[in-house]
Amino acid sequence: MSQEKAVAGGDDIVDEESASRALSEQQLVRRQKLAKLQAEGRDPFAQLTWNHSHHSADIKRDFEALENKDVSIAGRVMSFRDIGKAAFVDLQDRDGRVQVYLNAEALGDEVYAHIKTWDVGDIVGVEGFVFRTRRGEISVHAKRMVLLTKALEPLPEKFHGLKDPEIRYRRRYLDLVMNPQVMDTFKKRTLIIKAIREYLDSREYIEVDTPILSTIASGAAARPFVTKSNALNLQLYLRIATELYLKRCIVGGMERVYDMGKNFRNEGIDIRHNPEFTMIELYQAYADYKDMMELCENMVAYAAEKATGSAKVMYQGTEIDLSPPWRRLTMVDAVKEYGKLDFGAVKTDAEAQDIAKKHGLEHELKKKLKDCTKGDILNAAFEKYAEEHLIQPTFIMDYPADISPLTKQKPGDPTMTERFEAFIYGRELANAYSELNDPIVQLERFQQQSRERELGDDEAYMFDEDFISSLEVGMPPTGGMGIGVDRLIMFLTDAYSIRDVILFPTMKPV
RNA sequence: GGGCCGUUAGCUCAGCUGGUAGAGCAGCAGACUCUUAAUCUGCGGGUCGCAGGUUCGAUCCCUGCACGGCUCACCA
Repeated sequence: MSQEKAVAGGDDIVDEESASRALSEQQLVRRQKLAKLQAEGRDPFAQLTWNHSHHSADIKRDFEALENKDVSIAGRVMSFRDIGKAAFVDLQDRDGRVQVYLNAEALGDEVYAHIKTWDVGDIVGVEGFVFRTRRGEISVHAKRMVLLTKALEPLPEKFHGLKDPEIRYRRRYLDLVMNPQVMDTFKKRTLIIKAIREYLDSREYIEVDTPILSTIASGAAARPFVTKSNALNLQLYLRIATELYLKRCIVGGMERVYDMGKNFRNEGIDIRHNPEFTMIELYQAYADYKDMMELCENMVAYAAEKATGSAKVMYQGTEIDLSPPWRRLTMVDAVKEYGKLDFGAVKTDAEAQDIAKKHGLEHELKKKLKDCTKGDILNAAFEKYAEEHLIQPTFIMDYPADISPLTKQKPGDPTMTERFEAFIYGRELANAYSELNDPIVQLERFQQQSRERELGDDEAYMFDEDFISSLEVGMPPTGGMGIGVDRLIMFLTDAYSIRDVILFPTMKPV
């Protein structure tokens, strides 16, 4: 093989590996180059540190001040233009790219010859002075260049990049290297999460960690993941919500708490659902759902400004204005407006069932029609007629009590609750209540959920006896809210799929 | 779970109702001291996702499977 003649040494190692791993020609060439470097005592994997003084963005931003001054940079070789006794290298670091200029005169012929063992994808350190090329490109003229890590696999194509979604999600490191907008999205993700913490911390919220493992997965309607403790010989669930633990913190007197972290729901996977996802739940004593509405719109607008510089964002070609105040609409009014149905005039479940039949709502309902309450049917009508129209941020207020087992009833109407959901682009973003703190009513609601579980609804809320006990100790009137953090990040980064805002989304093994 | 689509070189993609595959980038050899999708000359690189079937012959047609994408359903 001609490459073996061209690059001496290390053939035994290469042959052994190729037998077990079926290396491509390009992988073999790079291993041979590595073996040569190691044989010469220049093993890139023996490098320990590199002191770098600047990142690529610093050099471009502060060019005036840095011109002709020495800098030390490091990064990945993204392209290599060898023109004989000189070469241009595009070096990529955390912030972007900067060009490096190498020539034999500055480096010496012997050192310059080392570039024969460099490839696109390698990680190098460069020391040199900052200058502008004749074509105007801000560059670093290398006086010293050290191979810090050898890439044994070639990078995807430099012009078209990496497109295959399967490789992008499975091998996110390649996606991050090749697609700058991916790096940008995940930097924004950090800014958004930081902004949320800042916003709450500055309002005297305490951030707490509640259990992920527990014997009861309650606080939401969802199927949990099941696991097992060897030490306790006990079946445990991964949490589906943090609600019941955070309310215990309120009972204990913390007054304002939140938990931002992963929840796990053993359900379908699509562009809006990943089995593990980030959720923030927050609870504020002596507040109600109207206070939560104000908190929601202000906090989201704050996060948007911190991450994107504006409260107006473009999402999939539509401008979304997150500036408060957001539109407020009751569920009954939303169904009246978009579905031309007046549930305010409906008195009985039977009347509602007639409407459901007339409007073909059976498909939207989980239960048999005769078991459906007016509340179930109102919710179905809302989902069918109204939800998709809620493009600009909208609070839908006052949900039926039947579908809100942890929520305080509306004064004067026990069939409805003080609950809202925030919708943007037709999708739910937040869910909030005036929290139910009456232990006797809460017990009845749990008992109702247990009956539904016995009837086969394995998403009905699990009964949590200690939570009832905590309410018996006394929870002050409290407003609480949950926000799907990944979904918020989707809006603020214009991401089509939730997989584009989760670094390592859940995938089947190949 | 249903439907549609995809899987060909390291990457991005071609491949004609069937005759065992091409391009660009990347790689290798050579030339070139201001290039930037560098350029020029030459060369190598394939289990056509996997398993069956039809056929003289399958990347191509059929069946099944795997993985992925979109979508509907389920689901916050």
